[in-house]
Amino acid sequence: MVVYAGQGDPRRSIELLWRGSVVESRPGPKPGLSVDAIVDAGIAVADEQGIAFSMRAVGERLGRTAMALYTYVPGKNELVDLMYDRTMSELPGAYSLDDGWRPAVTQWAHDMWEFYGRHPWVLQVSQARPVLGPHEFAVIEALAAILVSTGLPGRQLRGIVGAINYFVRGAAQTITEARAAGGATGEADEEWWYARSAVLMELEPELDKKFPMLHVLENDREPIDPSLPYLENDALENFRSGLLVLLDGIEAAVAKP
Amino acid sequence: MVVYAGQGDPRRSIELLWRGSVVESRPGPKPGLSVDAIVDAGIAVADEQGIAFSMRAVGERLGRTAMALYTYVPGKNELVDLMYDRTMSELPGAYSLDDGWRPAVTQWAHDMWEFYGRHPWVLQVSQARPVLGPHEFAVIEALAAILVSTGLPGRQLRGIVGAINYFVRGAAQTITEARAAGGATGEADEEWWYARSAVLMELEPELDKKFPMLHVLENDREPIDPSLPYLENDALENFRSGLLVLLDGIEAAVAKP
DNA sequence: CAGGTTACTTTACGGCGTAAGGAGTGGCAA
DNA sequence: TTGCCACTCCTTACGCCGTAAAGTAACCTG
Repeated sequence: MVVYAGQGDPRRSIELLWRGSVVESRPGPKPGLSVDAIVDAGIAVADEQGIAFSMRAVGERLGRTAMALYTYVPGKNELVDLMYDRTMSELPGAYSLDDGWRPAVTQWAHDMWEFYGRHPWVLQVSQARPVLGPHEFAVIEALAAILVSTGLPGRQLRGIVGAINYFVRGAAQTITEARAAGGATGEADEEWWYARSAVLMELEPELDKKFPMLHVLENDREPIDPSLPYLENDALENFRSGLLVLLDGIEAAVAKP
Repeated sequence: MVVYAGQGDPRRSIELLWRGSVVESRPGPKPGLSVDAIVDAGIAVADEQGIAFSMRAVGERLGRTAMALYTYVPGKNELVDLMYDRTMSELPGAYSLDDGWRPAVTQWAHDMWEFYGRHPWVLQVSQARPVLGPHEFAVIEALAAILVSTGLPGRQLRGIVGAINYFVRGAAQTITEARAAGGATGEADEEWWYARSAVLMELEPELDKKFPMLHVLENDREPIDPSLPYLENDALENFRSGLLVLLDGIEAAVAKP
């Protein structure tokens, strides 16, 4: 299932995202934790365990119980919001337009691709949630800044920003899943994939005849980087060639009246 | 969190997906349920509650306990696999190429768009899982059949199929979320959205200055269909204009040497 | 008609997010 | 200096979840 980020109290979430924690002198024991520390711990845990991490696990990493976190953060949904935005701060806020928009968009897309590879759990946060945090804004702003330089109108740019964003996310998700597949069971992704397709071939030997066009799609394969596992090569190739098509589409839109 | 479909025993999953239930005369009480009935009930429950439906809810809809389902289906993951593939049977298996590939791809994309609107939970099943079931194959086969007619090589087609698929999924997810946003609390999506952006404007009044390019992106808006809610109009417009860019990109690839 | 297989139930376990209440800390007003 | 009380953090507990285990009753086959 999906964690819907942005489901908590909007005011509280947005305050946490934009204000940071305001430190005053206050009665009571000195806080041993902080929102920042909790968000960092959450990211570390999620990098290892995925979005299905538990509040207990985050607390444990900080030497506290799960309930201690609730002093700083309203709940798991809000924590995910904060983690989501925090990780995005790893990404550049602007790209050079010296060589035009095309290399800049390409760089943006590759940066996102690698980012998702570092933090696969980000892809498991609902991708349709509204943009909320400052770093998230900055990432989209960076892409928008590149594309505005094409001179296309807002109406078209919105579609293009969406298309690029969805495409990179989707492509990254295939490679993420390829890596994670064996994760739980410890199988390498190759083995896991072959186990499934072997069973499929056994049960449905005429598969190629039933879906001839899919068979055609399988032609013309050669690894980009032979040191990478098969599925990763595949995902990388699809990412690159799909991105080229998208960029050509933008170029066509720019060239038109 | 994400339900990873295809995490169960591969043989059992694939047998259920491709073989259907084999009926023999057997000792013991007559089965009151069937895999089909369970899958249908699961789809109905998921249409209402999303992917976070419970086995208890599915059982209840059939007048049984949750545990009764385990006689027919190995677990929730496998049930989701079956539900996923079953819903895909709603989609056409082939498209007319009389007017060329472009209208056919457009129709495919719109059919998918509406399909996701009917079954939003499908978008919450990990999008990167390997294709497993016959109807899922058929849907991709239909798209592949259209695109093979362009004469492009497999290498490029794989990227294109991926790009279209990711784009449609992503675009559909935004509208799905727009609809679901108020769902839990009963707010209309408009109100929910405005509540959030109002708080954001209050806390960060200089937002437009901080992210000027995003502000540019907001220009040039007019509703496609004024009877639709604001956010749905937005999503629909982005879907259509993004798709045009993608199609232009394919056209450019076809025109090239 | 017995035996064994099957459908389905009840009960239970270990996980989850988090509500409620209690213990101890330490700044500040009296 | 004292005592209040806001504060952090803990323990306990509740109601969910998926599903393992074991029991009950139905039915086909010998």
